[in-house]
Amino acid sequence: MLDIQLFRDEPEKVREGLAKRQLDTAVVDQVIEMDQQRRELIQKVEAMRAEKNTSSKEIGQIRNPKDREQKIAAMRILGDKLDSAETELSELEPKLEALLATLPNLPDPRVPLGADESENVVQKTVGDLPEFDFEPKAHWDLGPELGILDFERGVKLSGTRFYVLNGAGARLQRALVSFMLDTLTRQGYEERYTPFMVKEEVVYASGQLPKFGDNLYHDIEEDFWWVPTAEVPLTSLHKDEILEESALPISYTAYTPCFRREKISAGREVRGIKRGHQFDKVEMYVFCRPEDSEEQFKRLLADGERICQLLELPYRVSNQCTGDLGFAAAYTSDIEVWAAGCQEWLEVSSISNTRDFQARRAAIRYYPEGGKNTRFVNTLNGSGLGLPRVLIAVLENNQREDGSVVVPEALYPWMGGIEVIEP
RNA sequence: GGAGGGGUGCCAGAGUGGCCGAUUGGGGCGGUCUCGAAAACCGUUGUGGUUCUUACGGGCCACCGUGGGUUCGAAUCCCACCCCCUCCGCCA
Repeated sequence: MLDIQLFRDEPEKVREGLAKRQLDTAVVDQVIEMDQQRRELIQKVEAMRAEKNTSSKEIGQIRNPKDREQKIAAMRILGDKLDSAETELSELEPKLEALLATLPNLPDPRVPLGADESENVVQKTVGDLPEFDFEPKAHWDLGPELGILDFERGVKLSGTRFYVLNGAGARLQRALVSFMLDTLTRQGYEERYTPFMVKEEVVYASGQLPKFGDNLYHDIEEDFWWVPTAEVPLTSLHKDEILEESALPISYTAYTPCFRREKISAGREVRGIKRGHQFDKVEMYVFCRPEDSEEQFKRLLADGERICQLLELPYRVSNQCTGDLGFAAAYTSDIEVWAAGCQEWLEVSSISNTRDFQARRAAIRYYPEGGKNTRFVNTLNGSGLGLPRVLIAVLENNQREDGSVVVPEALYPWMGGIEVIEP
């Protein structure tokens, strides 16, 4: 949620930010107009309420029944006026709220301009791309040949874009999750295991609702929403709380499955397990003071990169352009790992600073020490990392000519003695 | 799912129509006392909105689980919902 104060004080800044996201800036005037109306109504309503309060107190004191009746009659008339003004206000406020809720965060000035992800700007590439003296296979061939990836049975159970991992494949995935959680925990992130189904207000708080409901699975009977990312429950962990400044920054890591309808991309990238309706992810999440969020962003990025390094995966970091930038983010960097079989950079992490955008929606504040007013915290999120894609890269990059795959050393503690996956 | 009990400020816990934004106790913070600490004593201690010739300041309004209703007036009465506890049922 954008700060309404920003519309009052610096409407140009808001227009500029929205324009960068290819949005119609007419909403800015609409918001300002509604805000103006709202404040006028509030003044009207509160003046009447003040009068009502004092009169009601007086009525309590009046002994003379005639005077009393007279006063009460007058109050009935005022009450009716108040009612209609209150109704007007109670209709306007949700409208203003709803309008604001549809507006994305303003992009940081440093975010490169661009229409879509093809215009993201690569910052650096780390690690050498693996070379082979044979033709490396893509995971959709490698996996089934190893017997660890079963597309047919996934489809049998749930339809297209679902698969089953077998034996060492399932174990490898589990090892990756454990490895990431343990590595991040050592870096100072506290692990959380959260619900995978949450209330509507929780999905709203992190920004997926109201605009992106069509990418979410929703149980209508119980009004449960299936989490599309751990970012959703982690944001609301401190919803409606006032935190101690001394407790900040608070850093969490969490494993969750993620559920997405992916209707938009229905025809794209169907091959393999790169994109599905269900996938696993380990997430990093930080609540911090506004003045620390820049530094925390760097930390998240470094910790995401570290996972790639430990797994010996070549990766590159790029800055998302305005056209690719997520709804809640002020700026975002992506980490992509190289997958030697499908010959592609796979996005395995998006690290975002949402500043106070989510904190406003979720009402997460803190007391600055010595200060007397609460402030909104800043929140940041990033994958650390997204699962099936890391699995793809590990399999494809570490394959040998005989079709076997060498497990990265970093995963040994969780692989139960499996160092090579063989057909 | 069934029966019963309950949701009040940081915590405990009063309050059954106007004197309640809320008694009291604890905690926190500031102070007195002390070499220092404890004890004792004094003071203070929520959030949000809005407004005022922008103030470490003042006014007004709202908030006693949530949303409606009754009333000149609701923490207090009525309705619906949510959550928690106990017992029964079911289960991992």
